[in-house]
Amino acid sequence: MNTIKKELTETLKTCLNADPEEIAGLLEVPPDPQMGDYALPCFAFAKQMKKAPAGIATELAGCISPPSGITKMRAAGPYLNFHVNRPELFSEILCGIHEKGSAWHRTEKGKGETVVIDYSSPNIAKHLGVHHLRSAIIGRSIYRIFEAAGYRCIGINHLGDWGTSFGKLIAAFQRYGGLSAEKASVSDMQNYYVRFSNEAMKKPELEDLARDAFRKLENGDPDATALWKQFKKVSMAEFERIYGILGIEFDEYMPESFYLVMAESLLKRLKKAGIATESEEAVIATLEDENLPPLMLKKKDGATLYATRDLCAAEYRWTNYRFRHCLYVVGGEQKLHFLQLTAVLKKMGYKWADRIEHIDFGLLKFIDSETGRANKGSTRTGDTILLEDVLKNGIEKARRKIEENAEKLSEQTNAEELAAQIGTGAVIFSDLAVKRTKDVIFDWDRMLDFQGDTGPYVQYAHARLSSILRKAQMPVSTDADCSILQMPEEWRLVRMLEIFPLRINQASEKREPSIIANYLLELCKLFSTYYSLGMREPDKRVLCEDKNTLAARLLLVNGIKTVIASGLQLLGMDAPQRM
RNA sequence: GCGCCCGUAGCUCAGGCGGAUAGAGCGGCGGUUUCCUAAACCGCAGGUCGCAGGUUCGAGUCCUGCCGGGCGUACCA
Repeated sequence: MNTIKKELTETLKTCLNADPEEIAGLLEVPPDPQMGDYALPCFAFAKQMKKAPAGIATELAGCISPPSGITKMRAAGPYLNFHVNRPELFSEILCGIHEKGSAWHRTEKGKGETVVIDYSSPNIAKHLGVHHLRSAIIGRSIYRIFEAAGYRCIGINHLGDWGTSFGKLIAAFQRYGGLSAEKASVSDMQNYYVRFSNEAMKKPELEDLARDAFRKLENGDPDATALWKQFKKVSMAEFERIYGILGIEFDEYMPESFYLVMAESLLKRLKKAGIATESEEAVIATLEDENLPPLMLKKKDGATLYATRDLCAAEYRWTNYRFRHCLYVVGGEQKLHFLQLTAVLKKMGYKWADRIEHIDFGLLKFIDSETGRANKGSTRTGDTILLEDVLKNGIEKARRKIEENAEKLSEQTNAEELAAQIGTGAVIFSDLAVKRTKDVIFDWDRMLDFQGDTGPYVQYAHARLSSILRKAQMPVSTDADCSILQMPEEWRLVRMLEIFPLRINQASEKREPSIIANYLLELCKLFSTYYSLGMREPDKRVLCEDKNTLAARLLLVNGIKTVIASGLQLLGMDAPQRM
């Protein structure tokens, strides 16, 4: 919080029966700057004081002697409006950003606390499709938002490398032969899996083969294990290549298979505690008292399920990290699974069970070209759209645009790198700009759009800001006289910068990257408008004649640029210097 | 059937904890480039905030019911 707001809060406290934090939370920004710069709505006090809000506002105006940062105070209906000493606020914010740089927005809210974030977590032996994008992108952004809030973050890729489907795949390789596992690509694995599944629909006995193969795998059979290791190796190489394009990283890869050794002891404990029981030859945890369907923990063929491994993983994470939050960035269709998971953990007596949180997101849907309806899963043809293809298309489109603009860019620009930054930026932003829980209909044009409310729009603003600082014949300095900044657009901009930390706070509380994305759009829009004023009126340019004005505007430009770069970092996007 | 998510302009979406006049982008129409990057800017057109009740000084926002769409609902993850 800035000094002026803090002083104002303290002053208000002298006349109000409320604690400073509450008052600060109440303070808002009036819709029109003419009304004032801060407003105290008095509705909240009406009940406790048994007076009309408008009366309270007037009364307060008489009671308070405003601090030095406030130049004017006026009751306007139920609001008490304040005008601040603008140069003072300009200076505090812009100098703060210049001095602290990319650390300006960081807080210590989560100091000493750990948050575990499980994201991406794809299954091996399958290509990454576009539908795998959301978990990775949202998870990484939430990671960075919590990091900015001062938490220690642990990003985990809970790799799906275990489960009955690998029994099918092993059986397929053994049945069809002809292709050695060493040479098999991820596509081959997918094809084998599909072929086997299709055949099994006609010949149910193949299911037994698959079950046998999986049992062998669970028992450590060397042949099955060798195949499985190969699947994993090839898959990992592909995953890492694509994570590389997106710049996605993890602190740990913790595959499901890792937890296998813990499963038996878990089941034993659950049975002993009466939480798990045998039913129809399987082991389940009934959750009737929680109003939930039972959770299956062991199939009648003896195989464990992902719920079993998830329970082990949760215990493991707790013993290792003592997390404040353990976030699972997983699609909303798995809501029930996580409700059951936390219900079982609660039954086990774990107080930390309510720290487990399912960060759900909407489904990626595809338009069926025949019916015109949006459906889950792949396109009608059965081919999933590969994440890598989406990224490559975005990068290619950016490359073409860069070539068109070649004369604008210097030789120092690495076109290949820039195309990657913009192409992936467009894809990432299009995913993060919308609230998590909304379903998304896949659309090439929208995902790869570079105009309007898009990632490249934000990056472009950053490039323009960078360009100004490059061309200025003087360094940014906190000695600038901010009282020269008189344009309403400049004021709006600094007010927008002021709320960046608040938005991060909101974004972390709601686990919602779209709050950052939309904030950046608002900020960039204000900047673009401001910038364009200089087209016809040279004295409105940042790089103007008057040296004092130039100095003050450079400080402002520096602030905007720094905040945009920080915001992009929170979303996992690059901030190009030129484009 | 039950549970969860979504419903705001033709399309895609924003709308701090209920508060001052519901905002963007795309698409449509009309403008802006001897000028700090036109991946930009400005203007016009476009709204029964799914429907109906309720809570109150005040509801897009909270509560209840309904409608529409999606997802899930014991041997997949």
